[in-house]
Amino acid sequence: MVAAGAALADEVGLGNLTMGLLAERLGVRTPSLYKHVGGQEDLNRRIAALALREAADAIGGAVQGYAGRDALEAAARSFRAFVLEHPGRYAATIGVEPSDPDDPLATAGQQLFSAFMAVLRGYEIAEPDVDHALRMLRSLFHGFATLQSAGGFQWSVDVDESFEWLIAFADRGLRTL
Amino acid sequence: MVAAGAALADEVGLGNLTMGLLAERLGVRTPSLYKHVGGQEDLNRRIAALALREAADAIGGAVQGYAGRDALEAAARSFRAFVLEHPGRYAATIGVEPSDPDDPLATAGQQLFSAFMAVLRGYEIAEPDVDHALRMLRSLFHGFATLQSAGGFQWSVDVDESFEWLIAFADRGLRTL
DNA sequence: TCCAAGTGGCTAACGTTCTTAGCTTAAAGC
DNA sequence: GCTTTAAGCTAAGAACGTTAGCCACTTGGA
Repeated sequence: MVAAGAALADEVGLGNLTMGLLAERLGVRTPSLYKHVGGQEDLNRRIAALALREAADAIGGAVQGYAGRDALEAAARSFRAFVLEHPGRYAATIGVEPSDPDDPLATAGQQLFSAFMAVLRGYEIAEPDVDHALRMLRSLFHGFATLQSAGGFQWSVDVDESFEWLIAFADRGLRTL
Repeated sequence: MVAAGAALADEVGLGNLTMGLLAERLGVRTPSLYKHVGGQEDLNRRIAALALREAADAIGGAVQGYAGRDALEAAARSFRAFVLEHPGRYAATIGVEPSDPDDPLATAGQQLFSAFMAVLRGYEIAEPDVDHALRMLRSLFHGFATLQSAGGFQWSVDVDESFEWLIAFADRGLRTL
């Protein structure tokens, strides 16, 4: 049922994902949903956890066997592909914070964290720079993917080309720390 | 009245900005708002346009008289300061698209565009790279600011330090194209 | 085999929020 | 001085989230 919610969010946009719509999709009356989730906020959290797990799997898988620039490319491309294919799911992850450290959300976030950390291991980065580099990569890819997904790149230059340029830029920067 | 809405959004968060709350703040009954605004979506668009204009002014002003790395630093810091001081306003800008080219939203976006473009002129960037570099800066700063504003940077490393690191990273990259 | 508990559905109902319709009053313009 | 417009109001309705309370079906143990 969380999966159905996530799929629906991808189709209609997270903002248009309503309890009634999800119930209809499942062939059920709205109040029945409350037997499975605590409410809209809970549903959002579960979708976010699912999305983070899926993203971590996708990126972790894509990176397997690569290092350095190849790993960075694989991670970046699979991340962007995930966000563009699953804009609703991904939107659900923005702004949610795990409550407990046992929260599935925290675990999933940690997985994604590790996937990007693995990419950084392919570069020779001094210990104090690692955290900053991680935040840089996250900001860069998150920013690009969400801006594109929101239609934020207006003018004509090819967006795919910009993304490849971006990867090259990050790679060069990371190699010359 | 749009200003009041923007201020309220900054206080309570864009998601909690309700027509009733805004009316109360203005000492007026809810339906009266519809004499000034087309509805919630229209209000959101106007807040977004205001925010873009303000951000462009702030960044444009901060950059005045600087070039190269100094300009980049000034732009980056004032951009982030704006987002952190006005999280509600800024959130309103995400995902809105101008309808007409005459849309105030388009004009304001163009202003912000120009402010960042001015920063890039301080670097010697080959013509075909300029657009990509602009998108890179936008992704980087937008990503960082929104992630921080959403509480997305969990662990302990100092966020301000990361941001300065980020600026240095971008500067180095732009100087060695 | 029977029955007790749990699971998952339902209808009814309420509160909040956005929005529209239609009325009224006060200022501004001819 | 009359008329138009701007800006407020009440009343009302639709959509959505949510809770309460009821019922049927499965399932696991006595």
